[in-house]
Amino acid sequence: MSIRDVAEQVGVSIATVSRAFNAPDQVAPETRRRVMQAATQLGYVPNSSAQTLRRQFSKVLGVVLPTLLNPVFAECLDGIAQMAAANGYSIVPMTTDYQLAGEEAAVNRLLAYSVDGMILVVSNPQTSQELVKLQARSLPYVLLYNRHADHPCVSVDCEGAMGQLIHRLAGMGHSRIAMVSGQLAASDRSQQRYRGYVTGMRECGLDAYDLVEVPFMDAVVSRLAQFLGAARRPSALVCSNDLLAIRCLRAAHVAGLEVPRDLTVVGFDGIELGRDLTPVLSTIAQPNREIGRRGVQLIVQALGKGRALDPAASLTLSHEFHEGESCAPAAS
Amino acid sequence: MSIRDVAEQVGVSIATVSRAFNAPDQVAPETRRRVMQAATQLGYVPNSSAQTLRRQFSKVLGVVLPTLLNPVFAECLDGIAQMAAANGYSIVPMTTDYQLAGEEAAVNRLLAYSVDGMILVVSNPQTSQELVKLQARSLPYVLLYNRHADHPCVSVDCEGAMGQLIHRLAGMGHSRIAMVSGQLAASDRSQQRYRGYVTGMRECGLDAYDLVEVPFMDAVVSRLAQFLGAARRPSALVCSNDLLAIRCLRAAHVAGLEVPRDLTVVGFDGIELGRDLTPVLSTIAQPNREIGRRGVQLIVQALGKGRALDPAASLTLSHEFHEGESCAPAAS
DNA sequence: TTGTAGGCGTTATCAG
DNA sequence: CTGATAACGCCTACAA
Repeated sequence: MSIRDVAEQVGVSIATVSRAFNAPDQVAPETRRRVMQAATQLGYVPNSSAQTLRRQFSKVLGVVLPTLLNPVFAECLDGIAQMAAANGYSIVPMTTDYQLAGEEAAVNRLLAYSVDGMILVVSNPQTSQELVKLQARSLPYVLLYNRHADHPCVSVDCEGAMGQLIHRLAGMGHSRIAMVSGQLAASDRSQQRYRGYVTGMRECGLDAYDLVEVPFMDAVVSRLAQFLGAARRPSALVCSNDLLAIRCLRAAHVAGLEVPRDLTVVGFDGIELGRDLTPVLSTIAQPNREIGRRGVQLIVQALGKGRALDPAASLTLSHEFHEGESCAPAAS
Repeated sequence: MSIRDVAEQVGVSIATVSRAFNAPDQVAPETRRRVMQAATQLGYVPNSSAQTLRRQFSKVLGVVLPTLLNPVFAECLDGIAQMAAANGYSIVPMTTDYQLAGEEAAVNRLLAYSVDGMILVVSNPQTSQELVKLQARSLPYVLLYNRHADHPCVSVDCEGAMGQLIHRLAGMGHSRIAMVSGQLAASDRSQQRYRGYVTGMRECGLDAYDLVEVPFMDAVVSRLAQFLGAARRPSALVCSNDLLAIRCLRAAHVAGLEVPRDLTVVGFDGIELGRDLTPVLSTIAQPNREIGRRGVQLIVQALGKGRALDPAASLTLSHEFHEGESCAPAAS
């Protein structure tokens, strides 16, 4: 079912068929009509491997994300898909499961696919070998959520945001504020948020708790419930992401605490689901779809001009504190 | 950065380079070593467009899903990804947003990519033009969640499951049981679940409510809260999916009802998040990852033998009622 | 307006 | 064990 079959069926050369698709105005209306008809009748679809080989671009953008099980990334991908479609690009999303090996596999596969550009969320921009690989080929790429001076990034100032949050909670009378995060090593975002926590606590003259690091999502509730049952438990929990915050809500319940009366819980990300929970999840909301859209925009724009993308093109989008219902002044 | 560059660098023919990758034992150990070294040094990655063109397969499976914003599909995709990787296949997921146009676009694009097989969740297998397109090419495909006698499917008997659920609720003393669903036309699953509801109600000698159809996720909570505030409100709500059920939980709260004391809510899907909510979401759980895995297995197996996939190969996996905490006997 | 032909990067066949 | 070469399906000068 190649261009040949169509050409034969219509009784024209393959060049004419090709033109009917790619330069319709260069072919006689009647011929074009017959070509298109034969094409639909035969179910002909131009083979994009052949196209990519011949043209030297694919109109495909690769997307590398940690996981789609976290709605943050699903929402972001939604934004990416929108903006990509609007610009005539397809996307090929790949998932790393927060593994370095996954990042390498994804990037390599995407390179093999001859994607025109790449949008990625990596675990550590600083040390990522994949990024140098992209640079070496001067393949346009942009990082999402990650923040690093040497790479083009679209992100939110999460360190600052977390600092502000601590100030806000302190202002509400909280002094025993603990932070919960996933595996710190797997995400520079978590690290930045943690830094913001530490800094914020210091600025407020409060003692920072040891970070509560919960590597595996499954054991997390019991682990947290135990923490909340201990003496000198915190009066507020800030979480490095919303999914974790939701688990904290559950853990509080398991530990016999009522949110927000006995415990304030604040997440980070602003996933849509959080707005429909009870209590409505308080969170530092990032514009996830917008992050995706702007990432695509940058790439498309770089593709339009020459090559590569300047780190100076990085964007810091603004976050927003969603008050929610899981947040209240400290009991006095 | 093609095979030529590597060949040149090493001083061998491109054939040898190709062999070093595809038939390592047909090339002298020393030569192979040099080739591989040059390859990594130059950052050479075999171009899969060229490979796909030359071989007549791509080792890629296309995946067509309604959305990734619903964790059901994200979890399923996770299973697909696992099993695909285990069998040496890549996947290219595409999203339709529950639109027919989206299904067509996705299928066409995947065909253009020369995927070896396709795994899809469509809105209506009965009338889908895309499926006949696949059949016409005898491209192996399998439907997930959909159920239809003429197509190979991996699914759960959701009509039966919903019927059982009604019986169970009736057994708990509920008689005013209403059903909530998204846009019915967009999903044969919802239709089947609704049929199960109607049948179940009839069997139990109960009056079925008019279906509460909430097309748009955003207005859903207020819409539902209003419904729950009306006279002769139901004592139990069964939902066509978990995401909706979560909104029902919220709506109940907004309407001043306490779950499960004043209202029982049961979802459908068994998304993982439901287990960490308060109240823990009662639901008819489907083995989402397993559905994905088995779908891939069927395709791979079909690919192994000749072609196509017999509808008789369809699998009905078993569901499981998760009791949760959002479910209680009717107040008497 | 249409046709011819070269080549995109690979693999596989056939010689050597 | 290695090399030369013909496709794979398509696009695009260049001719006609």
